[in-house]
Amino acid sequence: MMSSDGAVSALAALAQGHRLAVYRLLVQAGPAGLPAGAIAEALGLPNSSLSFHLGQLNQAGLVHQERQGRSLVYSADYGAMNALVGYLMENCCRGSESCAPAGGCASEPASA
Amino acid sequence: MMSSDGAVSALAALAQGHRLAVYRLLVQAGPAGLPAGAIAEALGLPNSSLSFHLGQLNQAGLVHQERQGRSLVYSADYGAMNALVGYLMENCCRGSESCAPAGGCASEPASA
DNA sequence: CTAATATTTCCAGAATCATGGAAACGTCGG
DNA sequence: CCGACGTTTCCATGATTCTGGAAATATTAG
Repeated sequence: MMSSDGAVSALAALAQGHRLAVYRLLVQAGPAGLPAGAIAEALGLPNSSLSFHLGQLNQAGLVHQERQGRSLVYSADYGAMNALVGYLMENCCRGSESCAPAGGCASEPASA
Repeated sequence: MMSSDGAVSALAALAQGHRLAVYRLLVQAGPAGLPAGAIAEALGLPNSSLSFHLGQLNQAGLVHQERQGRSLVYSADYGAMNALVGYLMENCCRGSESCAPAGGCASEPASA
């Protein structure tokens, strides 16, 4: 269940050019995700800047963080996006025809 | 076709508590929309503040503005939301199974 | 034309956010 | 233990955003 504050956090996290690029990159990378270094190189961002933005996305619940050896691997949380869109479109048009809840990607391919 | 800047504008427009509330109200109001005054009353916002936020939503293309007599009636643009979600999920998981483009609400009930 | 209604624009102060270099932190190999 | 690697935290500066009262701008009625 998405709260207003949660939705604002998620939207604010995406409402920034670099973070939007990071998120889209992770969406396209799929469940395996990408290590921070690969993201920094792909987007040409300084490490400190990227770390700040990844932190924002993580705190908003849009991405997950997992350590693999020396690397921190980030991956998109598709379920969070689906919840966000569901919140935005909640009770769309007071439930009239041609208003269906949006479904994006499978929430979690293998785990939980 | 949604650009990165357009997506950032739309997300930034929604990434604010009052504006998110306004937008959801308009989504639920349906294509008929609501006059600014009704929105101000429903959300308890000062006129100048609401006008500022409506301007942001309008400039981001998320809502339409139409004069009806003395009132300015605002309505949600469902097509813009669909385009935004499409942009966010573009090429999701590199096109593997269980990744479908999200469809939200009908774009435009009667006009254009 | 004047008054009343509906909404926007103007403005300045307060609060929040983004940036990137340098230093600190966890992790691995020898 | 030590050096190298990958990433985060710290910090100050500059830029952007939000707020709401008062004045200005449309629109309609008499």
